[in-house]
Amino acid sequence: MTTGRRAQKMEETRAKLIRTARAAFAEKGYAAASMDELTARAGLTRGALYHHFGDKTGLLRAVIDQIDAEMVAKARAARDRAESPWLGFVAEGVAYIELALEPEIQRIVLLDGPAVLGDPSRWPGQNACLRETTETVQALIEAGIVRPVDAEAAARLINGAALDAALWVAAAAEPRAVLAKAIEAFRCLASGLLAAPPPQPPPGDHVTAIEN
Amino acid sequence: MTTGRRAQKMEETRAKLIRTARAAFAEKGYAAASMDELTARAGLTRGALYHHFGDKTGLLRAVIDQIDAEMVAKARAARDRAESPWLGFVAEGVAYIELALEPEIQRIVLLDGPAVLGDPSRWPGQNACLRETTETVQALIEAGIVRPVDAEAAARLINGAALDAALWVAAAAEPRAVLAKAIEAFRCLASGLLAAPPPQPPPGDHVTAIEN
DNA sequence: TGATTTGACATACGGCACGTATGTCGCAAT
DNA sequence: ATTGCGACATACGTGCCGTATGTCAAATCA
Repeated sequence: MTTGRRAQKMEETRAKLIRTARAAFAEKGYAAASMDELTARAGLTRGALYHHFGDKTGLLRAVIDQIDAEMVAKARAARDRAESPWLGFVAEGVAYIELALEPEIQRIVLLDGPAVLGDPSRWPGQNACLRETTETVQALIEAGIVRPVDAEAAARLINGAALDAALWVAAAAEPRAVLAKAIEAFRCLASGLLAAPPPQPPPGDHVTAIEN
Repeated sequence: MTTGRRAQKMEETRAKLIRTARAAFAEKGYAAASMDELTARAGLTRGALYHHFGDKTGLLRAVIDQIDAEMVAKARAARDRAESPWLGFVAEGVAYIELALEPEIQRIVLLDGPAVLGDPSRWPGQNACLRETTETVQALIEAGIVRPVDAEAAARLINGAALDAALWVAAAAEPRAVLAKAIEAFRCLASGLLAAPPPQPPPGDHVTAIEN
């Protein structure tokens, strides 16, 4: 079963459209991205677009699905590299902050996505990032590491804080320095979820682990 | 100096446009709101609009400024009603969550605003909500109540978490129940900023203070 | 193998909405 | 009283989205 020459070429044009849309949405923004120009740049016409994705929002959905999957993979990798479940959770949050520094993710997933498609937790099939964090939190609660709050609520808050922080960092004049501040503040906030509070470092003892 | 009949009528049309836009943006969304229909509903034409606000985004800016001011006033009132500086800070955050339940604020300030105008911290003259929170955090740090993190970073994270939580609550099937979970999780997170951790309630001891 | 059908994609069309350029009318200052 | 300015209306061009229709190659089948 060789997938058929027909279906293969079709997948190719789908991928080409998504790839082109990803670039166009990222640099122009969703609203300002023209479907005529977008499809022409992909060597196609609007006919192909409406055939495969229904309308403009369908294409945005497809693009976001793809990016979302990539984000989950990277965040999970960061979590699994950590030395304890709790540090893995924190690393996951920090990974989201750093991921959201990419203009592509900022513009498409954080700004235009919610505005066009509505609340991310309602995106059908996806919002994989949120589910990933929710499961992590749930496991930490069951292990007695995190206080018994609602896992989904904690995940939403953590994700919201991380992504909003990234928005702030990216718009800052000195992204590197601001990123360090954001990560430090994020660690503080996250520690509020711990069942047994960590030892408090004395004032002025700044955390300097910025690199991955 | 009686402000002149001229200027008075002009202020009146400005206000009428902003009021109508606020309603239209809230129910249709920014992109789907037609300026023709919007101005007609206000008893005017697009000429008035472009004379006063330059373009469509200018009108959005004016609307957001107005809402932002109202939000700050309410959050500050909630803070000042509290019995201690720390509880005031928490009350401010909870107030943001509850404020963001209004569809008007959701749609205009949280969804369309960032998508059209970019990062809120760059909105000229405003983002009064963020500044308010930043100053509150700074005062708490100087009083030794909050750990010495970057005040602006903490404010961004707290605000992002609160507003994102509200987005989640509003989209939920059971807003009342979900709101309680969100507020409880928010209190946990916020406690991570404390210099001296609060006493940990035993598991199952749920906070029930939902009403203002 | 040749006819037929299916479906991926292109082309053509209508309509809406934004921004600008131009016109008009009333208030205010001299 | 005249003149100038500013608030707002009207008219126009342009771009873009969604749909309806057409076309041609590939898969199916007799």
